[in-house]
Amino acid sequence: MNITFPDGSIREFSSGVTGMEIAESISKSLAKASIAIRINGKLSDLLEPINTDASIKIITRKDDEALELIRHDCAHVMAQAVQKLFPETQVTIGPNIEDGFFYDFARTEPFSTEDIEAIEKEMRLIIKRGEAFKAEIWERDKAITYFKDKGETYKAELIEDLPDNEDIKVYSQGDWLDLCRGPHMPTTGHIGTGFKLLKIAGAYWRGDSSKEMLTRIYGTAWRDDKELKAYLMQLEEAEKRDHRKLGTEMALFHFQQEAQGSVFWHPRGFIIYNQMEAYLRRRLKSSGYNEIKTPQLIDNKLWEASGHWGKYRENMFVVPDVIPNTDDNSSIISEHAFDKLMALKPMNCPAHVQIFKQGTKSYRDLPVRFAEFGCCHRNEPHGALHGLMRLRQFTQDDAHIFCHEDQITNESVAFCDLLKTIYSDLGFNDVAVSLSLRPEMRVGDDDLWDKAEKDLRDALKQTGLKFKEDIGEGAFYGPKIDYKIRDAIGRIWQCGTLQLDFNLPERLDASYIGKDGNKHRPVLLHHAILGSLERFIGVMLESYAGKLPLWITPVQCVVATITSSADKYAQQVYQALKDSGIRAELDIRNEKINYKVREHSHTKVPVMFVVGEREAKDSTVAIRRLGSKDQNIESFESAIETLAEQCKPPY
RNA sequence: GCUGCUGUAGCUCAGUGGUAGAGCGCGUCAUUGGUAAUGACGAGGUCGGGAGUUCAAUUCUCCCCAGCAGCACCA
Repeated sequence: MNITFPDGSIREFSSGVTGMEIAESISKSLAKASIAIRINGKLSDLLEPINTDASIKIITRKDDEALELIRHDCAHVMAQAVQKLFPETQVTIGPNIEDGFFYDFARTEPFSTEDIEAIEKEMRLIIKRGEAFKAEIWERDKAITYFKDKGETYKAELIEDLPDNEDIKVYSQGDWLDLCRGPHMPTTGHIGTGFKLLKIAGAYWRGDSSKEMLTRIYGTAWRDDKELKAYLMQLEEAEKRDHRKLGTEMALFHFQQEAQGSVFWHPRGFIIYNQMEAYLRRRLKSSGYNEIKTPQLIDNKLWEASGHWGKYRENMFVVPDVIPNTDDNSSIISEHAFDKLMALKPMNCPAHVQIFKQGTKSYRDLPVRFAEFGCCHRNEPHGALHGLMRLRQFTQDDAHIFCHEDQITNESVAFCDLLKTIYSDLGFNDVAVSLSLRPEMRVGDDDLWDKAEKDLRDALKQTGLKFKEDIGEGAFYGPKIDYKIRDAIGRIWQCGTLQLDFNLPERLDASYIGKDGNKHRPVLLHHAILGSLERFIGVMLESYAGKLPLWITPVQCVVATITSSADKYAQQVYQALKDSGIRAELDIRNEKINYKVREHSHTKVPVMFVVGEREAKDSTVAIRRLGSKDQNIESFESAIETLAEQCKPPY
């Protein structure tokens, strides 16, 4: 039997040889270092017998796969520890995730923080014992009976649902065992000490909110303590740039319970907001969009016609169209309140169609491009709210293109280019793009979908954007392209989107007169680039750790005095800054320069002009940039000129 | 919405069955200084809301609200 090694060399072994034996045949040290084996590309146990010719790769701790194995073994050890300490607990599933693992347990009592510490301690004991992982294939019925007898109903359910052709594999470590596909490292001792349990949370059985809630324990695991420490440090760093924290520190915005899910923008924060909006407005205008503004509160009839009432109602704020009762002794709204309902708009599309529908449109008018900074309200579940990232009131940079089918590709290419330009202006060049294709439930015939999907795919190819395709993820009304950005804490945020819609023009009866003199349905392209202005600002804050690009930053320059004798000169410099269009502030407080520098550094002011008697005498400023220890002395005119240039928006 | 944790001064947090404390911030005064905290003094709290247990509740119990983490959701 021939075994092919990664370097291409081939050696003969007798049938049934294991990875461990192969490793031993090479060197003792390799055997010691090896933790798993790839057999014909498939990651397997070192003790897995190899019965036919195969190409193999011995995996050691240094390989990328090691983390995967360490984490998964760690999950098993955690489950063992939990059942040792809390025998009444059922185990369910425990997969790897990015940077770690979790395991879901079923028990009546939740785990406490102290429990977690105890579990971790127990895990270290198990690892110290270095028990061997042993795989066995069980009869399906035996496995089901075994787990049912043990009271492990979740495991039994999992086995029952495994496909018939799949082996039921069970791994044991010491006196504990678990259903598992594997592979595992040779012993629990191979996990090492670089792991930590992080948090407890609830999670639904099989990810289904109608099923029972289990207790999930999250952990992280690394090759060694050093890697673990680095990861924990990184978590701490990410926490520091949480946009909610920065928002308070930089005096940008706040939230309060009377308006949960909506932002109170403070003066400084609203400068950011306005800069972003103004920039986008310029970009959209020169790309041929006409800006519009549509109503917040719209009669239910339109939402019924658009289909939102049927498909989106649970996310809408519904308002009765009655005058509230002013008599304190009776109910605030009358029994007729529900005769006529209105709703705050959760989306702008139906309103845009209304504007399109005014008057008669000719094919010559197409494409019609509308853009709106549309303020939307969505009745999000309380648990979903998250700072600026998930709000109940937010502003979409929403646009709709009404066009002919032949214009879809061109319009899509133009959009992709615009989006790329804007993202790049804002400092995001790493964008994950996905093309979502037809779902099972859909409107429109297959020919139309074929064409629509091809149009979007062609557009993406033309713009050279890398993308993946998600089958079945499209909206019921058409395929879509999603653009996602990763924030500092590693969360992925969907920002931009381009959606083809065959449905809404039909539902709302939008039409244009074609060359043939007959009415035709336009195709509707929905799109957003930032998605939500608020969310994008949140992503920006985290991504830049608060140190926003100069043109967006609320206070671009602070003029700070060293002594009060420079006050008059500082006033002049400050005035000159303002005259140059720079957002400046003057700090002539009776404080030491150390104090002023520290304070403005904390609020992330990018540039300080420090002036004392020397500068006043020479008409200079001492320029101090955020994060730099150095200072440059420069004449104040040229300093302002340079700064004004640097403060210019990218467009 | 579900599970868990948390809620004390503007902010960050300590603390207790006998109605509260620190640091920062804020105010006043002194200080005029050279690039990430000058000093002193002072003001500031119905301890998230409601109910219960108790002679007495910020502390214990229950309910509600909000925040946080995760899950579910996210046209």
